[in-house]
Amino acid sequence: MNNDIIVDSAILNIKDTLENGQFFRYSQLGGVYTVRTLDKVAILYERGDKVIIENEDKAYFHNFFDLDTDYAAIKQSLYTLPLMKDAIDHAPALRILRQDAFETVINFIISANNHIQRIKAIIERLCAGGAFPTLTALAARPIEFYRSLGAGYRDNYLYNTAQILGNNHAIINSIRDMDTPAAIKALTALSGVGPKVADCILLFGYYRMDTFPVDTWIKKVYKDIYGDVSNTSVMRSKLISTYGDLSGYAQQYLFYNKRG
DNA sequence: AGCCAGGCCTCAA
DNA sequence: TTGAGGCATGGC
Repeated sequence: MNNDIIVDSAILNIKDTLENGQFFRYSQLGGVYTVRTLDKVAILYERGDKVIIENEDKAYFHNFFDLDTDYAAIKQSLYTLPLMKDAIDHAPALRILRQDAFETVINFIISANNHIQRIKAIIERLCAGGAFPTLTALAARPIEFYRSLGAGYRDNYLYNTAQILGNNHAIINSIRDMDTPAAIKALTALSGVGPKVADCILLFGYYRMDTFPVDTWIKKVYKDIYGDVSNTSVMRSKLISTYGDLSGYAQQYLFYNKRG
């Protein structure tokens, strides 16, 4: 008897779920993926038509990989909406991870105007090969620590946000009880968090599907639908009106399909 | 070599 | 409230 989680590979595709830009703390060697979040580790690989998730916290990773959500129903609802057929067919077993909110705040501050490979490297240095640092630990770090990560001008954002959250640990959880506009307002009060990063935090760190992060790739997608781009907040509103309460899922299918 | 990256901040008007 | 300009770093 062991602690493995075993799911059908038609339900969870490892590569499409981990390498779609929602998550950064993974490594891959010979098709075996190592996932790190908080102080936890999971090993994922395919065996036949199954995916094996070796782990030491079954309940945590069952939730992390969103295994109680019926993606067949979600995909069916989205399938006839603009651009969704190709995007869903490109990654039919992609799932949205239920990530830790604080870790997501830090990671997506780093993500702004950055490349995914470099984002991963910066986060790796932040974690120094071990657990994701706690809020208390980060709040105790001086600015020099953040400069040493090679995060560029984002070092000040990280330092300032660690100070803000360190002085009020309740902020992260209080956002769970807010409606989305209030949550965006609270998040953008943090340093280095603008509208797009706030949407990413809500989608990936709070599993809010009534959000639609608009980045450079989604702007290309928008152009495919409407023929032109416009003001970012206008595009966001139109996209959410198109995809409704499933916007978060739609956004991730579209992002991954466009970026490849 | 120059452009670009899951954009944000500051500062005008 | 909105829009331009600046911005560290590194992959391509």
